[in-house]
Amino acid sequence: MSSQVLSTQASSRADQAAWLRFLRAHSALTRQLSARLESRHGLTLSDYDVLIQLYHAPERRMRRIDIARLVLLSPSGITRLLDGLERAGWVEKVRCDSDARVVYAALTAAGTQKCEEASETHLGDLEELFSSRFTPDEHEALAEMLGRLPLAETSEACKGEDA
Amino acid sequence: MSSQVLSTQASSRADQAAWLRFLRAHSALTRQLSARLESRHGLTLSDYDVLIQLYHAPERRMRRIDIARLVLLSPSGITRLLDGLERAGWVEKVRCDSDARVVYAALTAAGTQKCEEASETHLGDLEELFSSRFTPDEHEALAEMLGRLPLAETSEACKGEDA
DNA sequence: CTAGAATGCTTGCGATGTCAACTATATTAG
DNA sequence: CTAATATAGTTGACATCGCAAGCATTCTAG
Repeated sequence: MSSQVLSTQASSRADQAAWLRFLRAHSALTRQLSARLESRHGLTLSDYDVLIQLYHAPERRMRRIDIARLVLLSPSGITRLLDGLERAGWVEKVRCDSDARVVYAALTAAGTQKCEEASETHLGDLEELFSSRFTPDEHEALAEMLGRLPLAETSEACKGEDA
Repeated sequence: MSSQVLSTQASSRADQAAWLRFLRAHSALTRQLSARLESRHGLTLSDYDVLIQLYHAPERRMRRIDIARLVLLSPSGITRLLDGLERAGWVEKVRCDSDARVVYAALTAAGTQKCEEASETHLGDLEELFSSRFTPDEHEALAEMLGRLPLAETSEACKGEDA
């Protein structure tokens, strides 16, 4: 049998190298950023992510489903994450008058403050662990390249097949 | 109170933009790659990652702790992941003669084959979802930049503080 | 108005992964 | 040799998250 599939296929090893670095970098960075956020503010990286999105949203509130899509969590994941933020008093549920199905997640005053506090150290951590490793040009190029990657399901290309 | 912390601090929004794209891209890519790997081969992305590492290791075996460090999983995570691969018959435990503490994880013949099979579709998926979005030069530049990011604990910069 | 489909959200369950604690072996200091 | 420490690995308790299923509400056809 072929025992060389993994290195004879066009560009396979090189492709994997970049991708594997991507995976490693993500794992290492999220672990460290999470640890710091956790110890200093009691926040998960996902918590922070959601708080930031709310912070920048009009009226500092969003439909739960929209948060989910934005931070790429499942609807159930958002429900549970927001449960925690609500218990902590940083976010509250707000009913929607025009559509009884939707429940807004709204940043409270405490949540707004928390978000600003957390940002102060988190942005520094981010700078140290991420941004400072690149020149401004590189940084911009990196952001642009990352922006080309798929964000959601193309969905067609992987369903019906079973080769 | 300051309600502008998040946008007045030097470069904060821009930094976050790149980082947030990184997070989103990771989430979307791993989800799609995992789904395909799962449906076509019954493998997790982590499973595949470990199999590949073993595949390329001398004698196709490694100490469990070394796998853990390589793929950035915790030791317990590796134990559990390898449990699954062992149950599937793709990996087996091999005692180490010179040190009774260590147990090698060794790729079986079935595991080697599985790995090659999975690679064939996975490399295609990777190409489609990742590599094809970049020119070879960009691809190389991306890999190089990702390689600059921290891989493990610097550990000093985040312990003793509590500002 | 009513039936059926679509949408927003939540819940049960399982999978994955971490941390702390523990066992066993190896190494080092006295 | 013995005690103290470090290392490899496993296990139990727990957190996070996705999927499938379910409920309520809204929209769309007839």
